[in-house]
Amino acid sequence: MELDQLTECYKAMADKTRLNILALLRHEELCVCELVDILKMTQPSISQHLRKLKQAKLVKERRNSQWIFYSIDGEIYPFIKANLEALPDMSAKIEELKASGGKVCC
Amino acid sequence: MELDQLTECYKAMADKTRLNILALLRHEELCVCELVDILKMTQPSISQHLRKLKQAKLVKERRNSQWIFYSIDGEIYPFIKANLEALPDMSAKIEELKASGGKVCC
DNA sequence: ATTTTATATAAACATATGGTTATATACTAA
DNA sequence: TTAGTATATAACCATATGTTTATATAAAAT
Repeated sequence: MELDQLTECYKAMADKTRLNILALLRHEELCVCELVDILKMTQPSISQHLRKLKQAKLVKERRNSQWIFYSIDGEIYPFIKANLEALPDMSAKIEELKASGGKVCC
Repeated sequence: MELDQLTECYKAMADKTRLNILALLRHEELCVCELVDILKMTQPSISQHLRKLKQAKLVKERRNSQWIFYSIDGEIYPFIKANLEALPDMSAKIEELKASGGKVCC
C-alpha cells in the first residue's frame, strides 16, 4: 500500500482514546453520546477523535434522525482484522451502558 | 493486549520515516549508516527513529564491532506480520545501495 | 416558530513530536 | 595513546496533537 495512507492509518490508531473507541465499536455500532458516556470524556473530544478515525477510513457513520452511529470500517486495509482482534474485550463496558439504561439513546 | 502497549506500537508506526525503515528491514538487517544512505536523512534523526522502534519492540539490534545492525522484531504483536506485508516493496532501494558499493559498511 | 437534543466546528492553550546542530560514547586502527 | 569511524544523546526549535470552552448546525419535540 501507499506509505501515506498507511501513515494516516497508524496515526489514527496511535492514541489510547481512539483504540478504546475501536475496541468498543468491535462489539456494536455506537453513537457519539454513548461513547461520551462510556469513556467519560467531553463530547467535542470524542467527536474530534471520531473525525480522525473517519478520515483514515477506520470507521464509517450512519445517521438515524438526530443520532449519528459509528461503526468499524477499515476495509481498505488488508491487515485491519488482525489488528482489531488484538484489542481488549470491552463487552463489560457495553453491558454497563445497557444496564444503566443509557442505550438507544441518550 | 494491553492498550498502552498497543498505543506505543501504533505510535511507533505512525511516521513515514519509520514505516520506511520497517519496509527496508523487511528485506534484510541494516546498520544505521546504511539507512542514512538510503533515506537521505541525518544520522541523529535516523538514530532517534530507531530508538522509538526499538522501545516499541518493533526492531532489535545486534552489534558487530563498530556497527549496530537493526532488524525486524515485533514478535510480541500477534498482528505484526499482516502489517509488515502491507508495506511497499523497497528492494530497489536496497539494490541501489549495493550497486553503489555502500553495503557492509559504510 | 421556538426550544431541546445530538453532533460538529472553531479558537485557544499546553504538551508531544520530529528535525537540526553540537557533543558524547563506543569501538577500531595506527 | 591518539585519530578516525559509527552511533547515541542532548538542547533547541518549529510544528502537530489532544483537550477545553464556546459556538454553530441539524433534527425532534413542543
